[in-house]
Amino acid sequence: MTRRDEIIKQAGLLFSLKGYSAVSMRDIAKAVDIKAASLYNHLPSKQAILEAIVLNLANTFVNHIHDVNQNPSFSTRQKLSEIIQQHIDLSLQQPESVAVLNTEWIHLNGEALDKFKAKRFTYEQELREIIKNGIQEQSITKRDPEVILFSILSTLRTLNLWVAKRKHLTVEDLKADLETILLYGIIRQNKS
Amino acid sequence: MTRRDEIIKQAGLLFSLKGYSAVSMRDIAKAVDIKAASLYNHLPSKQAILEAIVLNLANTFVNHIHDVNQNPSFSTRQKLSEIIQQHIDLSLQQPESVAVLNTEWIHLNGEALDKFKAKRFTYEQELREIIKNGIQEQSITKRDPEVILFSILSTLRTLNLWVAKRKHLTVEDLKADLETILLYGIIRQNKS
DNA sequence: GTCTATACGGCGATAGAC
DNA sequence: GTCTATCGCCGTATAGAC
Repeated sequence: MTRRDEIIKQAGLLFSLKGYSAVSMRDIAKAVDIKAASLYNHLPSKQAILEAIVLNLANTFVNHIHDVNQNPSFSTRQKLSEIIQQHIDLSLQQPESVAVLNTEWIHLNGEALDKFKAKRFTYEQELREIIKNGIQEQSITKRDPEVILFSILSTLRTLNLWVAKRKHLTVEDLKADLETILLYGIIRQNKS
Repeated sequence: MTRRDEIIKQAGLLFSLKGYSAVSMRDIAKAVDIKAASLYNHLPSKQAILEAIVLNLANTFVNHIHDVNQNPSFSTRQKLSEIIQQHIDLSLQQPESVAVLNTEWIHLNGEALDKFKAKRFTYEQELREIIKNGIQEQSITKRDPEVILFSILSTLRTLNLWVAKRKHLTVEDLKADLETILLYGIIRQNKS
């Protein structure tokens, strides 16, 4: 891990804990045990740190959903399963980056902000397409696609806030339960 | 609406757009068309504004779920329905306050932070109880209660980010679709 | 590549005139 | 109740020695 990577990692942790604006370059410097001025030998600005974190992870998400959606051997059901798995994995492996992606992107400016918004839109488009296809082929219930899209996405995007606490469950059990809940709901049908 | 209320309202809007730390007292003053120093005739500090927004709305949520949970004429299913309705209503009526409650509470300090955390815990406890009762009486599927709790809560808590865009749906249709999706899932069962 | 020193502006908050 | 003026501090970032 290069010095630059170390700085970005520590900054991400601080951003996720206190928010971008509340973290100073002096805070970040202290976390990697150098002086604030020295940070500028590795990065041009505080903004650049945020951009690296947000755009990097946004790319990971977009690339993955694109691959999943393009794979002709996956059913709608399998595509959704893959997407859920990806969110769980990343929320467990890099919860700080996920937190920053979710809530600190507002502090991006100019070109980086545009890039982020484009990525986010692309991601939502891919998932929207999967859902609409599912409705058409009657594997998904005929409800408003936007409500389905954001209902699921809301849960997946905020996994980072609580999955770490799930100590009593294995990752496999967590995945199984979450998938069941998201796809089949929570009400136990007692049809005769 | 008193001057104090006006200040809090405008501050809430700014906090929801840029985040607490990125909004200055000068920004808030400009929004209500006075000078920053004049704000202190109505409020003791910037912190106090955040406290007013967060604790007020947290109380609204907690009081409501407590009433719902205590009402003996409600089934588990009806309780969940009431809670979903409450989240939709508040997300539509005061989306800025909901946004601040969701994401800016980290910037509370001392006693106010403790109060908020206690309220949030109480809210989650009430919902947890409803879910556990539902599982026991077999109206809710036997899955991990924590996964059910946070899966639903994640969607409800982030309604404010997208419900305003749902121009093509009436509130009633939105509620019906969201309830179906959360409670019965999205997969269309084709049992024979 | 890290340091010290520093520039320059904005921050929350207060004092006191009107 | 709003204003002007101001305090002391901290923000990002740069210059230049080592």
